[in-house]
Amino acid sequence: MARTHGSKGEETAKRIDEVALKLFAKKGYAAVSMREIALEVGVQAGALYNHCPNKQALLTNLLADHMQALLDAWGEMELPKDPAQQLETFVRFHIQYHLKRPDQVFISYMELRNLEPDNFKKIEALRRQYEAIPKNILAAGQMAGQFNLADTHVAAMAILAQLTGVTTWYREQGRLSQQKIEDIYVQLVCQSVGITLSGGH
Amino acid sequence: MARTHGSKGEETAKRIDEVALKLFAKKGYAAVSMREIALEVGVQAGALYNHCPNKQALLTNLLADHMQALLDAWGEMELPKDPAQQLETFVRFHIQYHLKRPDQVFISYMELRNLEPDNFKKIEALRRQYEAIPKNILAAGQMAGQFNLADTHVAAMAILAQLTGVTTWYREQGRLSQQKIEDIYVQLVCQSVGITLSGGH
DNA sequence: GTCTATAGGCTGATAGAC
DNA sequence: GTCTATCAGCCTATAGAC
Repeated sequence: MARTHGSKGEETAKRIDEVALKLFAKKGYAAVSMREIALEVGVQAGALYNHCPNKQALLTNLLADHMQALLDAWGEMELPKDPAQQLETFVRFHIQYHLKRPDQVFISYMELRNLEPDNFKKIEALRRQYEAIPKNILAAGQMAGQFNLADTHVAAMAILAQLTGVTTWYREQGRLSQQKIEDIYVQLVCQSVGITLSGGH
Repeated sequence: MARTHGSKGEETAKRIDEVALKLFAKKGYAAVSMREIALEVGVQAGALYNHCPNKQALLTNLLADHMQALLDAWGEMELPKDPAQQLETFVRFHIQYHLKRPDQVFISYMELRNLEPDNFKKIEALRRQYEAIPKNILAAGQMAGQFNLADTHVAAMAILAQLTGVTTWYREQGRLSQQKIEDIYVQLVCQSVGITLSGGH
C-alpha cells in the first residue's frame, strides 16, 4: 500500500501555505482575503477550510514553522570554541538564512501584531530563544575579555537589527554579491564589539 | 476678525490625524476601518470625508508629514566639523527623535507597502534623503582616513537599522535610561566604523 | 461640518450535494 | 476533498437633510 505520491489533499495543503506566505508577505495579513488565497491556489474558498481551521491558524503556523526551522538550522551548525569566531559564524548564518527566505522573515517581523494573544506568546517565545544565541556569544566574549561592550544585551539587539535589515535592501542583481555583503557585515560587527579581524595572514 | 480659537473643523481634522496615527500603529492600516477612526474621534464615519478625501490620503499625509518633520529637525541641528563627532550627533539625534515618536516611526516602516505607487514614490524619496545623512557622514570620515569601512553605503544602512531597532525593545520603565542607551549606541557605532571614543580627556 | 441613510461590494466561515 | 450557495456582517465612500 505504499503511496508513491502525496494525495491531492496533501498537495493542496502545501500550496495553501506557499500561497498564503507569498500573499501575506506582499500585501500584509489583514489585506489578504481567504478568497484571494483560494483563487491563487486554484480552489474555491470553502475548500481552504478542509486544510486549516481559519485564517489566523494559517498565519500562526507559517510563523511558528519559520522560527522553529531557523532554530533547528542553527542547531545543526558546528560551532567554533572562540567567541569571536562564533560571532562570525552567527553573522554569516543569519544573513544566509534570512536572504534565502525573505518572505518568512518579512512576515515574522511585520505580522506579529496580527496574532491573537496566545499565538503571539508562542511565537514570541521562539523569537526570544533565537535572540539568546547572539546574546550568549557576546556574553562569552565579554567574559573572556575579548570583546569591549558596554552592554551585551543592547549589543545583541543592535546586531540582530543590523543583520536582519539586510533583507530590506538586498537585491540579487545588486552591486554586491551575498558573499561580499557577509564579509562587510563581519567586519562591521567584529569592529562594533571591539575586536578586529584576526590579522597576520 | 481675529480667530482666537481654531474652528470646530480644524479641531476635528487634527484629532482625525492623531487617532488614525494611533490606530494604524496599533493595528495596521488594513486592519483599521474608517468607522473605527470615526468612533474614536467622536463623529460619524461620513464626517471624516469633510477632512480627507479617503483613507489612503490619511496614511500618505501621516507618513509625509513625519518624514518631512524628521528632515527639518535634522536641518536645525548644529553640526560639528569632525566626521566622528558628526556621527555621534547623528546617533543621538536619531535615537532621541525616534523614541519620542514611536507611532510615526512604526508606521513609516510598516505601512509603506500599503501606499499606492505614486504615494510610495513620494515617501520613498523623503526616506532616501534621510538615509543620505549618515551616508555622507561616513563617506566624509572614510575620505579623511578616520574611519575603517569596507563599504560606506552598507555601513550606513546597517547603522540606521541598528538605531531604528531601538524602538522595538525600548521601554520607558526599562533597565536603561534613554541617555544610557544613547551612550551604548554611540560606543557601538563608533567602534563599528573603526574609531574609538576620543580618549585623552 | 455633521448627521442619517444607503449603495455596492467584500469579508470569514459554514452547510450540504457530490 | 471540492464544489456551489449562502449567512450575517463588515467595508469605503457618497447623497442629501439640517
